[in-house]
Amino acid sequence: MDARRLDELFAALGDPGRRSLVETVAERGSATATELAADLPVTRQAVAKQLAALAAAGLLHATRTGRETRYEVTPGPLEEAVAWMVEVGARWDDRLAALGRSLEQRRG
Amino acid sequence: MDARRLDELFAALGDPGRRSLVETVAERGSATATELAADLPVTRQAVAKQLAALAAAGLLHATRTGRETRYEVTPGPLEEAVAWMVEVGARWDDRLAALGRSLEQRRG
DNA sequence: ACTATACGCAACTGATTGGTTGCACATCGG
DNA sequence: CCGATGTGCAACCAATCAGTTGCGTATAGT
Repeated sequence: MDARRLDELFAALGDPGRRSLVETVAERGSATATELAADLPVTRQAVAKQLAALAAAGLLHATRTGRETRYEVTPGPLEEAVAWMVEVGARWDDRLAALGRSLEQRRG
Repeated sequence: MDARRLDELFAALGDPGRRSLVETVAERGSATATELAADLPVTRQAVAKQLAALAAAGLLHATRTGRETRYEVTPGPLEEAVAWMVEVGARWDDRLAALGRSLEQRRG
């Protein structure tokens, strides 16, 4: 488990605005900075920065086609985060422990 | 699912130092700010602040006995965070989706 | 070719924050 | 009772960051 990736990942999810962006991109399948900014009270550049941070954390990946840069969700990192939480929390919580075993199974 | 709690939770986990504190407290079962600061290159007050943030996020809970304030892990919030990730990521990742169903089962 | 659209980069600003120092208060042990 | 230990609170500092504005560039459509 890469610690730095976890840092970026949790930090990225820590901001309400960024988490909201992830949710919106998730709902729509894909989106551009301009599209997302249209529904928000912030500028396109602000959204673009957040998207860049999310992409750096590995949560999103960008694909530029023509003059558009579309973002999509990359689910992999979420699993890493879940794995970390399970590992830390497993000792105290039976449900999390069980969930951890379930994760192990599906990974193997 | 309380959005504000998620904000605090992810933000708390976003800092490497704080996540490390959670891990250490998890390993030892419980710890005080002074104990934790002894192994770190920062002051006790710095650690105390971080612990306060983690407690505010619900990840830790403090118990003062005499002149000591011991912190322990509260696993509940971790489940909330896992639930959020599963919800957002389930659409793209079969393993996360399966994990979500597993979580639902154990919650019901 | 020209205009409108979509984007990225850079500089600046205000707010947040992680960390420090200093101090006052409570508790334990002699 | 008194010194040592453990905490909490407040002020302060440096760094980071979210957001803005301004500008240059590339692509699409007419």
